[in-house]
Amino acid sequence: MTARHRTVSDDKPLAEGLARQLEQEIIDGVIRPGDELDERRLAERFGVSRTPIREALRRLGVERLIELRPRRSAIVRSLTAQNLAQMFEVLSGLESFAAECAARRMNQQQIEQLRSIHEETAAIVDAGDRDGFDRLNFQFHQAIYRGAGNPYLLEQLEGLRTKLAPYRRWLLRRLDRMRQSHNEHAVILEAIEAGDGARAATEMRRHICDPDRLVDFMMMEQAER
Amino acid sequence: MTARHRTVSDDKPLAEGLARQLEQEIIDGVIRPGDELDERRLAERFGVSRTPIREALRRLGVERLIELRPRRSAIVRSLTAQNLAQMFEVLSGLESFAAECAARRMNQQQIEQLRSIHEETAAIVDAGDRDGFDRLNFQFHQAIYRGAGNPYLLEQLEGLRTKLAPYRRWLLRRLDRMRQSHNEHAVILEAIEAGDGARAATEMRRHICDPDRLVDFMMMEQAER
DNA sequence: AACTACGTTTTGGTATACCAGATTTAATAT
DNA sequence: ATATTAAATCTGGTATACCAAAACGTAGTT
Repeated sequence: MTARHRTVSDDKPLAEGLARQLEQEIIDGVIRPGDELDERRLAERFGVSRTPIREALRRLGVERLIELRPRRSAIVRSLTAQNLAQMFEVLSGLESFAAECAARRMNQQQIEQLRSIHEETAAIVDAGDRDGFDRLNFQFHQAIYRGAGNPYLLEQLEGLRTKLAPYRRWLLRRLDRMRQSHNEHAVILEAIEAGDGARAATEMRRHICDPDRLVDFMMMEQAER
Repeated sequence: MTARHRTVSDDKPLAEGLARQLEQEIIDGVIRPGDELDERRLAERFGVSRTPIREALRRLGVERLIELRPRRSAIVRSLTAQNLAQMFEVLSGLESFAAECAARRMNQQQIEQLRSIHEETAAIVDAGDRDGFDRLNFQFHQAIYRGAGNPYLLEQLEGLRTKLAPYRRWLLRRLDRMRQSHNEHAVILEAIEAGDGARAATEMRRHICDPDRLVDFMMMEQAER
């Protein structure tokens, strides 16, 4: 085939889009754990050359979705319930640490903003607006990240959270945790307002996940299939 | 020049070596924050083509050492004392979390191994063997990572620790903290043996860094120049 | 003299070609 | 029949070439 060069009128790197698409397919199970990702095959399939495919694979490698082996095809990592639970556990560790820092460092204005997000959420919960809740929920957590006053921590958290976002939404829906989540937010907010770092950390960890229960839940899901 | 193709008889990707070399130059200050990293120039300088240079730059981008801008040269990020302190703070958060998990999850055999590493270190400290201390110090922490029973956490920690290793060694030498560090290890070990997660976490955080004092120290260093 | 418009240069994004390590397969010897 | 090895092939690593988007510089206009 005379494979015309793809005119790049987009302002975004091609590789980024490819990475996202592959990511989605991995998450959706179209590409399954253990499957080999052949660069040439993928290039042909997407109608691009190997170069952007390679970049996309590197990104997925960094995100731990695939495993890059020297001189071997990359393979999709097995994303078992256990793996997911482990990632959530790390997230809980970082989030609770952020909450602890935030409790010590947030100024009055930041606290007020956090409270206003929290109070705005109440109406959303009553209305049962799931998308709205997702949005405000994210804002609540992000306000705490920023309040921790550590840009590197913020980066790490946003990265991990983005990676886990699809699973998180799925879990939240299945567990229908909106109301409980909102109540837990209230406790965390209280600890931050009191400047009680230790308690903020503890409550945040409990809020993000009870890893054991999470694993139990996901195991059940797996058994259902 | 007729730039002969580099015969790749190494078993390691070229890009990895390039990344490490550039990393070292950035850390050493040969390449300074704000400097532009032109792919062609670097390729010519190292006598390789642009492709491995690109990969190396991506890696450095992931490591947050440089900033990749679309359609612009990558530039070296400013790595201020504050930045470093922030990374160490995140490290302390993850390490203390690992210590907490380890205290709850390590089995008797793992604890014994940890203790044996600790006791082996005592002689090294007395001998003033800095390299030996670095090695055993790493083993001590790694034993805790593994003891946390969360492979993802282990990955994150090893990655972050590797990234910070050059600075850590520098700091340890300047502060001559060997003996104090060893004593702190003793307290952490004790907490783990007692299964006291909270205390293990607290002591570990204190051990990794007192961020404020760390910043103070690095600010002084900067002022010296 | 200052500002705009256009052309040149620089530089990253992508495509294609080639090389070498790794795997597989087949042939040969025991 | 099995084991060992050598050839074929598959696949990632690297080199080179081309394109388009910025950045830069210059000329022309007001």
